[in-house]
Amino acid sequence: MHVLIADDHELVRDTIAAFLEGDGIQVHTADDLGGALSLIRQKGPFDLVLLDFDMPGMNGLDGLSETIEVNGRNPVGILSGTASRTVAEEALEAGAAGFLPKTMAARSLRNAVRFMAAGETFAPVSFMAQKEDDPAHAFDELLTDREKQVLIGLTKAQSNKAIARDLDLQEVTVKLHVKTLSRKLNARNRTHAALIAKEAGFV
Amino acid sequence: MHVLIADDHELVRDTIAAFLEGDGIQVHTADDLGGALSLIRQKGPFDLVLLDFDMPGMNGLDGLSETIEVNGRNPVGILSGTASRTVAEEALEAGAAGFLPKTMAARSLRNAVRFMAAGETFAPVSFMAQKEDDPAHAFDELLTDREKQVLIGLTKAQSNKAIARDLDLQEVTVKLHVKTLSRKLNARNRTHAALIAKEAGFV
DNA sequence: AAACCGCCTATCCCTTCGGACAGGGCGACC
DNA sequence: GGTCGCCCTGTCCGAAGGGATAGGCGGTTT
Repeated sequence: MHVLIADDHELVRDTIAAFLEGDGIQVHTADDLGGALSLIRQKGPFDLVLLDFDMPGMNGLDGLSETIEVNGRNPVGILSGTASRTVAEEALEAGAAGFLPKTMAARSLRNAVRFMAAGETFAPVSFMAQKEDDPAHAFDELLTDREKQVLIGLTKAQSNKAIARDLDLQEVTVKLHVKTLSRKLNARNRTHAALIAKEAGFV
Repeated sequence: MHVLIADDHELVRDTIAAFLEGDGIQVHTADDLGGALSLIRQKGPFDLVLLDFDMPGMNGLDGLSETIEVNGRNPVGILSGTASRTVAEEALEAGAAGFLPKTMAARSLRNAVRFMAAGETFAPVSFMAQKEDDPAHAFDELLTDREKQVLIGLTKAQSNKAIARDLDLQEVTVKLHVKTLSRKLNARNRTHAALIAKEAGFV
């Protein structure tokens, strides 16, 4: 079996390579996307290609799509130490054969590689079960404290009056916040704002 | 490596056993939960136990918990041909080392077994990505066709007027449906109804 | 000091919701 | 034929939502 590992961190690259070689797998390595693509074109399609998500030339998931094409639609997996669950999902949707966080145990990695080479899709259950956190963070920057408090009330389908009571405000003030936060979220009305918040995992 | 497979379908049991034995894995088999537990007590803990979810004696996930105890907390995986994603999630939550649908390719199964024996949790991504269908079905019985159409409008945060236009109804009629469906869903208002629908996977 | 921002309050006005009450049409079932 | 469930429509009214405009207060920035 021939596997190509592309990662700009030499330590990571060589550790993984050593593990797979100990398993009788032939490993080639590259330190950026360009190098990886050259190797694929030169040494023919690999049974599996692993790409670091944060590597030079990747440009998000564009590098993934390109590599899949060049490698003759053989499995291509994504490797990352930082990416979130959301990124992992997008990668899988974009045709990745799997997603490997660098926190993964080495012995698991061996099996994950076999898995992807066999044509299956792989992602660690524990990783994929993570809750969204990025969108909530986006709200943190976009909305003021009060607006977030009011938004929480909206996600509980509370009336302005009820929200005002809970936050010890006047009803008019709540209406103001509802209006401004709705505008910030591009929401048509309070219901839309609540749905957007729910959708984004802001609970 | 010693693996125990417990399944009341002989064909399934023997097929899996044959595959694993061809891989140099020692396999024992049982055809119900009682037989599996006896074997575990007799032949000591196994590196991995696979239990059929629909096997005699299982009683849902109770058999899983019991087996995990008896096998000295070594990994125990669930095997099923019928169970839904929801069941798979519950199994993993209850401590299962993995979930294997019987539709899985045999070569993948080999790797899944290695995975679980190594202490990792395994579940096929494609299977876990399935949408909920049970809750939507609950709505199907609870709400009339019109009410469901109106509810869809609510989940798009549409006004009564907009919904009426889309469905070619009078606004008053939409209000009627909103009222009745809100009562059926125990919703305080339209926003609450929309959130409930969203939560339940009714999209 | 002036400008600015987030926050709170207020008044005015119009739209939308939500609920009550009162009907009619239609198909299924008994 | 009667009854029931579902669907549609109407009127009336109070409650709630949504928008504009204007101002006060306490901060930080410039």
